[in-house]
Amino acid sequence: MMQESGTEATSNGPANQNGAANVEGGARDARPRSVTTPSALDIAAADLIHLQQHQALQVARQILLQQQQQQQQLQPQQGTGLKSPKGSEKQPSLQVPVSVAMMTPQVITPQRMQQILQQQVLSPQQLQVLLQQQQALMLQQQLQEFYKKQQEQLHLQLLQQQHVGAQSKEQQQQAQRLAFQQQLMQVQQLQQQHLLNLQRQGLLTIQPGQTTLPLHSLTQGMIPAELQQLWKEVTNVKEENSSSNNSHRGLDLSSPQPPKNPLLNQHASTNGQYMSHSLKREGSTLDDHHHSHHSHPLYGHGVCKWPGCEAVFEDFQSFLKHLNNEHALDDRSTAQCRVQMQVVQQLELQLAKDKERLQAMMTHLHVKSTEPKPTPQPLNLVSNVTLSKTAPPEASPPLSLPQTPTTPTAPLTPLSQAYSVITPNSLHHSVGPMRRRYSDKYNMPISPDIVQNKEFYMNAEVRPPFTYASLIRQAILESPEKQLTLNEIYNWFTRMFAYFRRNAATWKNAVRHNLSLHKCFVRVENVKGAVWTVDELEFQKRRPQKISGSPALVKNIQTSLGYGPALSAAFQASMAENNIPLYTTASIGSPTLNSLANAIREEMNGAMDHGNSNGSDSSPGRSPLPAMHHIKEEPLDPEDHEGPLSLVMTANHSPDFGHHRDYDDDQGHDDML
DNA sequence: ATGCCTATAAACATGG
DNA sequence: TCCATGTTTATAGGCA
Repeated sequence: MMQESGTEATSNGPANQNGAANVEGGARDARPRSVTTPSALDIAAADLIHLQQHQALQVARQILLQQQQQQQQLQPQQGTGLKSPKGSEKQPSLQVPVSVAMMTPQVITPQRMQQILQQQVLSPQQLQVLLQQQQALMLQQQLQEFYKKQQEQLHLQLLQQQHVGAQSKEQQQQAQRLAFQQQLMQVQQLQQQHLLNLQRQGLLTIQPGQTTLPLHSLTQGMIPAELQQLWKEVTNVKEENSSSNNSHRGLDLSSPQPPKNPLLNQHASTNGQYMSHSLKREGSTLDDHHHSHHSHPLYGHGVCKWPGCEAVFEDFQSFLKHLNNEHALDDRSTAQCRVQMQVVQQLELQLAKDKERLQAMMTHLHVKSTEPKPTPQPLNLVSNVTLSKTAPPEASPPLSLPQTPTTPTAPLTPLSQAYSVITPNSLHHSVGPMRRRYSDKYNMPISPDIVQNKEFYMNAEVRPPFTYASLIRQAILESPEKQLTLNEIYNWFTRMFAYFRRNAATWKNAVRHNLSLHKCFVRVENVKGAVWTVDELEFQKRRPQKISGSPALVKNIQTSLGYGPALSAAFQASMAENNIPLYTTASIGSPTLNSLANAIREEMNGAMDHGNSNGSDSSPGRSPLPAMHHIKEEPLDPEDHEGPLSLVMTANHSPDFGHHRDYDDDQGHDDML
């Protein structure tokens, strides 16, 4: 009976279990109190960062732990810097046998990653985790560093001006100053964005009433170009000498102008690279809340923050010693730096993407944010916030295919090796049945760039985050006549998703099963035979029933009413984007960004979950739809309901995946009301 | 603990 | 008989 049983050996196997699940479990950390204080941006950011780092690390740790052993057994490879030299002594407290594991991630260079990937020493999931971890760490560190540095620079400049009082240089310096200020702004923006992102993801709790966040003022949305600039600066740090450059080049990480300001030289002993840090802001206005005295970007909470290094130190001095000894300027450190840069870049790209999405969302919803507008690039964070509060319901992005992560076809950036390395293609090994839903929450939605997604799924053997039912419906709805024969449906699957070019027997069986099982799919006898159509009512009905009955529904509703939905939607969207890329790449269940997402999610806890998870329905699996539902359901604004929905659907070519919201709506209303 | 949902697998039916 | 198409049953895992 199995027609094609032979054709495709289901090699998938349970291998691709959701690493996510596991990860999640471990990834819980202390959750920082909600940062609502506007003024304490820095602190909040720092805390968040911390949290994030920890979570990411933990997650990675768990995974790595398991596989490390394997890895070692299979291939005791020590790349350039797979293992950090020190090793044992450190981490009195963090004693996880993971020393190697932990380090590995950080130390891995892009090349290394590739190697590993190819050798499959590490599972895609692991790699992703690593990547993610790195990203988180990097971003944070970078941001902080930049921030501080810039501040320092600014300060220095000012001091110079005052002390030197060189008339001849006045102009130049002023120009410099301006440049610095600009940079500072940029950094601040970046930071804020990051913050917002976190917020949006639920890490930070946004108080319903508190619509205005301090961030707003600053956040203007960074432009990729700006980011790149920043980036460049960072990268060039060493080569550049602040003194020489005028405007842009204010950041000189390597050797700032220690000489200029004697006061700042306290930590001269530290690695040259970070001297500036040590200098830090003397009179800086901002941050500095944490690391009170020995504030060093690489030293926090008594732990060495160097990627992959969690050495614990009693005092700052020993830390400095460690820093100079273990993290001196060598190949390894350099490689690590490089990786981090890449990671940061990736994050920046993601950020840009998110902004774009936000903009699109806002535009779509006609939300007049405080912001500028429509240009894709400059989205505003502010708008985010506002959105969450003001337009919670519609926040949901237009439905379309899930975001494309790193679209295989569209390389994010030249540097993004990490990404490229972890391309879907390289990971598909574990492609198997869709079974595991990593949490529906993760999968979500849909972003405007359907095309990209399409391409992504068309080329990457990544399991699409949608249920069979959703896909079938999509296929049918996409057809001109809204009806397809079984075979046509099959063809759609194979055409649209590389993933379905394998294991035909399995998924075809699933398709048939779904067609028969769900009432929403109606078989119509046709001249040519039989075709399948979609009964939207039924489709929509499905949800309601479930939901209505369950208490969860109530919860959902409640949350949805509040800002919850918006938040969740946004969160989901963002997650989707972030995750998906990685996630997708990593064979279906990999926790790349997911790990982060998980962590965040955990942090967020109920709020998000309730809101988003539409419980049973949408979640079916991985469908992104859920988010939409809630959004729609929300009674907040009439407009929201319909506007977003209709628009969404129609707007995108592939509203398909978005369809869910449709039924959601109905359901929600019916049941709920 | 329970119920619902989805994914899978597979048996079975039917018609060409 | 083979195959495509459908239907149905069973099982398992996730989730609320």
